[in-house]
Amino acid sequence: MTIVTRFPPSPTGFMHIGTARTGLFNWLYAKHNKGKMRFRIEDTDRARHSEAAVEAIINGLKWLEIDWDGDIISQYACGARHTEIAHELVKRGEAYYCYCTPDELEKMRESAKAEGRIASYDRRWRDSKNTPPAGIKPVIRIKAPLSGEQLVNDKVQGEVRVNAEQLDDFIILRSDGVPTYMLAVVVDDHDMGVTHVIRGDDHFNNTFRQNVIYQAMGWDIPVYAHLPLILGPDGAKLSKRHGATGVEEYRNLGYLPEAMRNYLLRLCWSHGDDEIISTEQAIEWFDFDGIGKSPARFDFDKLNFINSHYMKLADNNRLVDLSLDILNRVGHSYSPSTKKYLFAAMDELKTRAKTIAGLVDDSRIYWMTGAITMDEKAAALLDVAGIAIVKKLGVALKNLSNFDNANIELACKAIGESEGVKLGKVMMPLRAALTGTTSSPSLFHAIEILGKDEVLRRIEQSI
RNA sequence: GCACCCAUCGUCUAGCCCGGCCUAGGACACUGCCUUUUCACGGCGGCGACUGGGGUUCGAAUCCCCAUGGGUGUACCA
Repeated sequence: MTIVTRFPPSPTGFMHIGTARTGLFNWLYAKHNKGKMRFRIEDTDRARHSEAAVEAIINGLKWLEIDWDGDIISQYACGARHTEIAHELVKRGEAYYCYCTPDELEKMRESAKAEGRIASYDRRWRDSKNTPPAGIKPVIRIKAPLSGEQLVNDKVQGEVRVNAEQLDDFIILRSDGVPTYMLAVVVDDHDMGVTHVIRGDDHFNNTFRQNVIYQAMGWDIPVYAHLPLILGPDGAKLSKRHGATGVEEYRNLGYLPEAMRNYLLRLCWSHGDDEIISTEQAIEWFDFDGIGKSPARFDFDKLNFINSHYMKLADNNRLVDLSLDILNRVGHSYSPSTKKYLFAAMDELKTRAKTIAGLVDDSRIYWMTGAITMDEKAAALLDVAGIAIVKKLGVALKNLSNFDNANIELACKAIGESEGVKLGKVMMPLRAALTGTTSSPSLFHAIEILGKDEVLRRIEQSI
């Protein structure tokens, strides 16, 4: 049997980090089992639906380098089939028309709450022989079992039971004829041949309801795996106030997709003590056994660490391109020399930064033009003595014929010796003069990269 | 409220199912030292947890019960 998983996001305008995680796990499980992952957009809520939102999710998946099998299915487009099933269920005696008004329902909800019952609808139309009231468009409700225990055997959560009293005859077709999510999911999953439903734990309670539909239709119930939720750093539901919740934001911040995948995977899944896990290993190792049961908090520090790891491994050309993307986005019109500097300094830059955005920040010392803005510490280094040293360095560098790393180092050390001071006393003022800061990558190398003209220009500027 | 789920360092987790190998392992963060022209990187150390209480057992992080805490669900949303 071919294993078929599915990725069914609802288009809410962006791709939530939790959605991405679910997608990743479905994808890994499918890949691990040489199965397929289908992609379906849960777009039945027309009020909230927009093409841009669909686009955002597709782009998010593509960025994460997660692919899917077959066409993207629109749940909305399958509406006729859902409706057909709803009527079929009525015909089979598994569902019925209900003519309750919203007011009546509200009253039932209140009394149910007062009595501590979870199922609020009192099933008054379930087997009613009453003549339907005129002028009211009915909904279709499914007949949930009246007694007994419902069991869900979940690959992550184990066997979970619930009493039938907890289930009510929920609506499968609205009064306006539009199918509900509960019906649509089941019909689509069945029609798409989905064998494994891997989704967030927030859907767990729905599983009991969905099983009612499967059973009423006599369809095979899929294998379920409910993943623990991702919470914010404070343990509360991950929301906007925690910072970035959308995949797009991480992309813009300069995280690498492979880092994102690795981080998301390790959140609530483990394989012994392994932390850095390549996609190939992830596919090879991924299994339900490794999934934890408790919710995990999102930790930016760890993400940063993993990202910096993958940045060190990343190809320089790619990193340069990503850097230029960020420069473009912030409206910095880069020159060919910017690109040249990035290339030359990339080996060093990528070992320092945690994100591409951070890398771009660090790279400023190479491509900045015009007046040098000094930070406080840098300015303090350029006192009388500091300026004197920098002047001497300027002369020495000007006279240097082989303007490379090694010779620059020799020249600087020579100045230090002739002045009788440690190298730090020489380099720090120079660093201040050249970069306007007190921390930067290796100056010898930076000087070589900048070239004699630019170095002398900056020295001139600063003193 | 009711239902369901969860519970090991600050965080992610290993160990738990199949009790002894656990004076509880790894990673991030924090921190000390080393390296060093600065900041990073890197290397070597340190700090730091079985939520509480009852059982069961010769023995419990591991099994059972209760409490507490956290999460989710409870729509003609998905």
